[in-house]
Amino acid sequence: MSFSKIILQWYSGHKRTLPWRGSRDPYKIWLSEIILQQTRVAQGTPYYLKFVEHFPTVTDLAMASEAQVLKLWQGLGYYSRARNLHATAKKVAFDLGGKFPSTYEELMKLKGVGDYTASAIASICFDEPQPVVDGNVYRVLARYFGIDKPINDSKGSTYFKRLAREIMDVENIRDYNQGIMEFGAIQCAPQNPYCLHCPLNQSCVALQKNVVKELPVKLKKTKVRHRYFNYLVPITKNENGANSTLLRQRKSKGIWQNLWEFPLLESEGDIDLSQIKARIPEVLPLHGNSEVELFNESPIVHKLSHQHLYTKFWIVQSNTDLTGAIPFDALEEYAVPVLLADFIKTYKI
DNA sequence: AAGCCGGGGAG
DNA sequence: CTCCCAGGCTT
Repeated sequence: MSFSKIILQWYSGHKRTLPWRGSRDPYKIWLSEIILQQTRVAQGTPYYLKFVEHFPTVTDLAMASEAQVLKLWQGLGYYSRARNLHATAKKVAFDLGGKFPSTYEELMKLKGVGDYTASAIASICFDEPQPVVDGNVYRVLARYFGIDKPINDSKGSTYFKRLAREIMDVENIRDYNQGIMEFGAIQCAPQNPYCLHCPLNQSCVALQKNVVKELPVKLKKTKVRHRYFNYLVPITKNENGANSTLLRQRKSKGIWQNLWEFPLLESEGDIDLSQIKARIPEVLPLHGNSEVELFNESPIVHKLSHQHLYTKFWIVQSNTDLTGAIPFDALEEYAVPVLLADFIKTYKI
């Protein structure tokens, strides 16, 4: 039996039931694919369910504010996905009459939709024979065909895309694409694949050469940048006597764009109370009496894929009337990074 | 072509 | 700890 037929047969017996699986609604498939970019199914599924509940159609999503979308996206990471999701929803709802493009070529023009996602939507919703090549497919192809080309340079990705196109099942592209991804996720797993019990083990080149563990080949790892964040957490009473604080929206490029955070002092290294006091005026217009206290003695290390954030939270009690102060209870309305959400949860206890 | 962009789970 | 996840965008 051919490679694709084995994949199809395996898929028919092993596919998981997932909330979006079975649907041909391009809105739901698009939504699930954006959520699942670089994200495990287990992590993304609750977000998919939330989004579908809040926004049953692309027009519902388009009519929401970006703030609402980011808030629902909070904790999932790669926040440009949420911004692009909202921009594309508006385009589809308001410029394209609520109707998604139905071809790979047109889908590729949407923000946040690249080769993989366009192929997935085109094949799953419209039966267009476009092969998907995601992390799972790279792994399955690299092992089965014994290819040691790096998967993450331009030549490698072109090579694998061409190979994927040659072996795809054009007549069953919808199930085949989902099948090879599912096969990679469950059977041909990154670590400790159970090759003894694999339906492809008679013809898998990597297994025959005993190099399953070495494939796929991936170039270099990202260098980690170390940063020192000092969040100033203003505490003041507002006119109603409620404890209030201050948030700023990150507008610059870089991490967490358009999310909210406390006034931030970034430093070259770990700094102490006197250095903090000297720099407070850079971000907080305090007058009158104030008192600064360190919340966490040792920095909280928040790890992103390529940045380690050594973070201290400084509580700044003040009788200054801060313009734009937010009642502490209203913090939950704002989309904040997990680093801040964890602090807020701890501090409120 | 290389760098940037999150957070979490598995081993 | 390391690896990597239904990738895409920017420079």
